[in-house]
Amino acid sequence: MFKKKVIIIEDQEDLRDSFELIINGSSSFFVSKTYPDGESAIKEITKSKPDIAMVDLELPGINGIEAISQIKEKSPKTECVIVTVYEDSELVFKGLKAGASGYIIKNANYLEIISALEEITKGGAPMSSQIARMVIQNFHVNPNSPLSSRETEVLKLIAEGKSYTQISEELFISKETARSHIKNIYVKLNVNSKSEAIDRARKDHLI
Amino acid sequence: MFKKKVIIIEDQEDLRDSFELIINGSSSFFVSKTYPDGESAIKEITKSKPDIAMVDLELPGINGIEAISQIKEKSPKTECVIVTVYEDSELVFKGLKAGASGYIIKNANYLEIISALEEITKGGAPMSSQIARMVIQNFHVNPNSPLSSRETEVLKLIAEGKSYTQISEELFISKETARSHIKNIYVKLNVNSKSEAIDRARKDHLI
DNA sequence: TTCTATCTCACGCAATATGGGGGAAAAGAT
DNA sequence: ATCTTTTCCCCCATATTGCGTGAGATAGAA
Repeated sequence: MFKKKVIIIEDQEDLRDSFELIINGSSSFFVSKTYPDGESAIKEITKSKPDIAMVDLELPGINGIEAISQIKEKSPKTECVIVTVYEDSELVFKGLKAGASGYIIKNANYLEIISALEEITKGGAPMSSQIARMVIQNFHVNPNSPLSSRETEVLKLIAEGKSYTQISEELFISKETARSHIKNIYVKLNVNSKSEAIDRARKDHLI
Repeated sequence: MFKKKVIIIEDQEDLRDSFELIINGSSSFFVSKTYPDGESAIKEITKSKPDIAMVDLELPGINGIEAISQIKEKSPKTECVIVTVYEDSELVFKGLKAGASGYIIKNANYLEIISALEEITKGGAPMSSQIARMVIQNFHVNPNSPLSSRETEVLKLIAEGKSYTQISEELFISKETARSHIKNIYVKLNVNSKSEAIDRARKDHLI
């Protein structure tokens, strides 16, 4: 069984070295090369084609998100793991959208790092507890929604870009009823257009 | 330190019993009661207020998704874990939306079950490898999008319910240019309205 | 170099959608 | 008995939409 090829993109030399030591000490992975920035890694990515790239988010030059986008574009089979201290949800989601398959925090210990890499090769998605919870919560619908269930249904259709007429057809109600619901939604959410309503719905997880 | 109160909702008697044994054998959790269906559990939920509910998806009467919705409504602090054989993404996402905080598969072993419960109490979100990967992939943007980057920007704004005018203002282009982009998007996606474009965008993960 | 894709902008047109205002009736919950 | 929810109706002025057609500039690919 072959060892999986790993690259590390990390600007802090000490971290780069310790990750390298840890990974090279494992029986399933080896570090083929480390890079202090995204540009130098991307330049070689089509030739190196690593199985896994561990990417820091705070990088000189292009940031980690952008680096992952380019890695996935040039070498789609390379699985990217974000390694960072940041745990704010915006950054997490941007990273995942860019194509990251996992997300571990920098102070992870030896075992956590190796098991994350193993998780990746098994087709999993390693995430720290907080990250996993963040991702899950992103799915949860706000239980304190001010909207009635019918209004929520209507709001969902608004978020799908449906017109008054389309909404009324899908819910088997008259166009005027759809309009009524929408008016009430606007009042409750304190907005006065579809796009504002969608904004609120997304931000407050109303749908 | 108090043991956390767990309830089990599972129609198969053997599984119910073996989960109960496993959990009662742990030092941090105890099973206060088990239920063969959702209705009987929900009837008592406001009084029992368990810390954790393990819920099967295939239940006689109301299904697990609906059961979770009602549990979270009546006892929001109860953390729900879905326990099932199903692993199709639609069901996973419905469960998460309904308020589940974790998702484990039925053939999980002793350790996996206990560590899932511990993960939950730590504020994490236990998921099997496949589930985690599924959730992560849900974030990934299709790299084979037929749209140009500008068109993708426009499509995002369409999905936010923005009008031609609003889009042109946000992108600092003329209204006519926005219209041009939208026309091209429609041709490429083979649709002819905003709502259809949003449908495609969501289904094909174009945004 | 030629061709293609992309991004930008323009005008006209008919049909539809939108947001605001008003009102009302029935069912159910609290 | 009041409030909420759900259903439905009218009027109105303005904005939006989708379609057709056309075109200039730039940049990259064949």
